[in-house]
Amino acid sequence: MLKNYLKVMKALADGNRVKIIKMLQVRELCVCELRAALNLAQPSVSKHLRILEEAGLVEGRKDGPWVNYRLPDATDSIYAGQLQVMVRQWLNDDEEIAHLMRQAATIDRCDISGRCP
Amino acid sequence: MLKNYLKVMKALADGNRVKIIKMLQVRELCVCELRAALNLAQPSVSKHLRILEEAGLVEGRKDGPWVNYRLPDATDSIYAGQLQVMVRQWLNDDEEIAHLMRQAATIDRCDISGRCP
DNA sequence: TAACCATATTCCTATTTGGCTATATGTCAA
DNA sequence: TTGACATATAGCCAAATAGGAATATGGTTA
Repeated sequence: MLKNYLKVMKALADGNRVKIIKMLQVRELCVCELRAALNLAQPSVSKHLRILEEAGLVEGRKDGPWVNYRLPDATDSIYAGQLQVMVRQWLNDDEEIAHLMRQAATIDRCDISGRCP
Repeated sequence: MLKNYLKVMKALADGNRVKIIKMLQVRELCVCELRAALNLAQPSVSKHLRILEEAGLVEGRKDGPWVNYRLPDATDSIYAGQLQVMVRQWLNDDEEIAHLMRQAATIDRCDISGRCP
């Protein structure tokens, strides 16, 4: 109850983690694509994704060597569910967020590294 | 934009601060009443209130020796405004929160200290 | 199978944050 | 006006947290 509320709120109370959510609103992305867009070290992105996943805000599916993260259709946390709806309409006018969302639309894992699907 | 979002989210991502919000949903309270209910040192409560106030989530009015805090009617932050609506329906079933809200209804600054209105 | 890439985990560091004590300021009543 | 109380601020400490380097694991391809 309060514990789950805090887990979800803390997960969303970080700049890089909302950025991840906003990018995933555009489309499913792998860790390496998020890493490139956010300009963070790979373990940092992994850690953020873990926190978001444990809050029920993202989910990861293995796809060959990659793990694709996306926003879940449903979650058992009302906080996660209702906040997803709110966050979808929030921050779209923020310049940096808008840029990241545009990047999310066009970024290609093939351009980032030496491996292609 | 993102900055204001983070200020509001961080303000709400703390157990004692949501508890304050939930108590203020019942009625206006002074610092000493919050302090007594939350069982915190007075400066700790003051600091929490400052954080909430700077996020636009509470507002304080001087009333003689007391400062009464309440939820503002309106705020210029859409995050604060929309989250207030959400938080109002959240956590009501949490046992500890429910207890604090009941306390908020009946607590009297007169019982707490040697000074009465 | 060997080299390479994607991801997760571990461990360390710097920063932030929540809590308290001590103290300053302001209000009220005797 | 002095003493008691309400609140805010400053300063300090311990715990939590974000970040990165090093490393482990597993999949892919040459």
